Amino acid sequence: MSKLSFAILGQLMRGSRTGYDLAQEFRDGLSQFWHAKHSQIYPELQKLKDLGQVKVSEVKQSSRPDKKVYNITPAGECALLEWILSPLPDAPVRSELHLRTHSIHLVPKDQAIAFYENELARTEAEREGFEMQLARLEAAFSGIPPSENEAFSTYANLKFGMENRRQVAEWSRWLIASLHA
Amino acid sequence: MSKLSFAILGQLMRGSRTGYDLAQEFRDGLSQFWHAKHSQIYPELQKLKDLGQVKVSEVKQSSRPDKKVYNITPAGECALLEWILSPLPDAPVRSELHLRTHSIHLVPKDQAIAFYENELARTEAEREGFEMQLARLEAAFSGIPPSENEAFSTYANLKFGMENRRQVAEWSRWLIASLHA
DNA sequence: AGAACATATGTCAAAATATACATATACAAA
DNA sequence: TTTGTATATGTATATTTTGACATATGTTCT
Repeated sequence: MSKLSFAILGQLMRGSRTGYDLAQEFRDGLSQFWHAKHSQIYPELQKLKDLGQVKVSEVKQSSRPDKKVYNITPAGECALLEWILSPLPDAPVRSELHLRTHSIHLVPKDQAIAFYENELARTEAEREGFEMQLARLEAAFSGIPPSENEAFSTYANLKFGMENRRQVAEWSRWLIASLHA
Repeated sequence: MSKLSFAILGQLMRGSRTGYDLAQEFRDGLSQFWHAKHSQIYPELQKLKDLGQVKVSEVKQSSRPDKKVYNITPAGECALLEWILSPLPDAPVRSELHLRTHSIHLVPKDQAIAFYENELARTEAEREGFEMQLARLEAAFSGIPPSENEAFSTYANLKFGMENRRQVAEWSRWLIASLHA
């Protein structure tokens, strides 16, 4: 069972989805913490079906191409719940931004400043995106969602995203200022 | 030219290294922002040699196995400098911690709390590690290293690591408190 | 009528990465 | 003496991930 399997099961736990739906989610909101292309998702759903962790129902559509709707099975639910709190392996980090920063002393300062100004703008935009989503969730629940609700999990990750972008932005500003000095 | 190529060139820019040296660095300090195993490094060095971006000199040793010392070439230096400030592609994020958090509403609260307490301890330990390294660098340079020095780049990444772990720790504490409520 | 786009599902090949296999020297500890 | 550890360099296999190829339906815009 790959990590992608659990990523998919986690989504199916929130309701029925097609491979196409999952691909959209991995491209958009879910991409904050996991990423996958449809070329990986379709074969993975097949594997999960063979393992009996999901079941499929083919749905005929008139206005659109027919689709395959996936649901998690009790076995899949069990596997997911067992995984969530199992020992977390320390994942190898790969940040190209910091790989570049590691050699930043080699380049002209003005160009480096422009580079991080650009990154800063990107980061701020992302932070604002998280803030808006958080505000929407808070409005819908009149505060923090209750911890038994799936919206709580979503809220926790959005909050992390917002705080993280704030931290990255602050660091970028420090770096820009240091390069100016 | 893969990202690993540039990771290696960035290290060789700081001085001669063997494949073994690089493997150690990718396992230790460098692992903060990039990771690679020796099984990936040795073939990559071969590719870089074939491209003329590094050169090798075999060194006979009496007390240890012979070794191959790699140096960056002017061509390699040129490729590295061009890459540092080139447009940064947005890398797909994959955080197993947040993938699990995305389903945290499904598990018993007390077990979830224990899980994040454990993560918090790990994060605090990492933060302390960064703080110590930062303090050492600051002592060596009587403050922030000058931005032309490679120690500046190292300092910038250590500072990021410290601030990042602080943010993660704060978020973990918030999450633990929210699960208690 | 034709083009672009969202929906919908797949496969194939290549690249990147991880895990295991494989070997050799020298030193230190048990 | 054997075991473990650090040094040192590789290969082989499997898995993961990406990018390209491939097809088909229906709607909307020009």
